[in-house]
Amino acid sequence: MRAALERAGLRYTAQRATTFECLDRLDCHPTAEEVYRAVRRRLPRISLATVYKSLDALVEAGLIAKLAGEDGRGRYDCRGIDHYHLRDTRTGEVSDLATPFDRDLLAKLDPHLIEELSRAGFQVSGYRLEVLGTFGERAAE
Amino acid sequence: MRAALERAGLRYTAQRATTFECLDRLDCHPTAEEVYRAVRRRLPRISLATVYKSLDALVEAGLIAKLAGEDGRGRYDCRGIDHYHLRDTRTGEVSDLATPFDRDLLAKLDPHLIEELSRAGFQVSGYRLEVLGTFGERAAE
DNA sequence: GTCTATGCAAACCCTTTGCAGCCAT
DNA sequence: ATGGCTGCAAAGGGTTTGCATAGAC
Repeated sequence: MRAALERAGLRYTAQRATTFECLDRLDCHPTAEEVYRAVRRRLPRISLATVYKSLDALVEAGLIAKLAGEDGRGRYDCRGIDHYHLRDTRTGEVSDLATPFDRDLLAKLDPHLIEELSRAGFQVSGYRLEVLGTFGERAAE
Repeated sequence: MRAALERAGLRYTAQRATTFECLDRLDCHPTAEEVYRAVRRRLPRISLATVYKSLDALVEAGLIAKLAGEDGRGRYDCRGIDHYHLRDTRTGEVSDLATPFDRDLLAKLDPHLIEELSRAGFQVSGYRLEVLGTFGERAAE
């Protein structure tokens, strides 16, 4: 854990390491508040501000990713490898899909898309796909 | 314009109509603040709260859509038909892609995905795809 | 020892709410 | 006439910031 932080150019602190670990173990995509609650079980004196600062540092270092919340709250993702998300449009909760990530999907949508965007001055760095819907709703029958 | 509101079951007011029209004419995906500035040119006495309420009503009625902002601010989309988005990860700005929307993309990623999710209790209502990157960066050469 | 990270509280920003008066129906 | 909408200002919720102290290197 220490090594991961240092490799990323971050100074090691218990707060950062624990924040990273907790995010890694929570299999969901928690809000900062939820990470805070998890971390506090191990570091009861940590402050919410420190969790925010640690998450920022981890995002900055590329170790985790931040997702835009439908509801204005950010959510954090441990970002092992690229993957698709499932978003419950009622609760804002996000989970991962097992479906393999297709690195060439944009090219399949339009073979010239990336090239055309580049010509327009837009440098493509990737894409994000979310499946939208709701849990717990009985399907219309 | 009046007809569009009434068809959607909304009472007609100058504030709602103007908000809708301004959003329609701004070709970007503005924040509430940006819509407010545009609307105020025509209705100088409108309040920001009313713009928020009008946007909410229009979203509720399905005439426009709200997008989660990377930066916590919501953005609004006039939602003619489904389409893909281009998001500048530095500025948070969002624009539309001309690429035709593929209604069956999820099935192409995994033919059983929707069925499997449904079995797991998740009712799929659609999906969202954003191309990520930055404007104004010279391509690495 | 130096320089960065932490913790606390206050500040911040976007968004929502409460309410009296106005306006569409 | 009446019920929903507006505008104002104040509250709300999530996130960020300033600063003194603690801790990593």
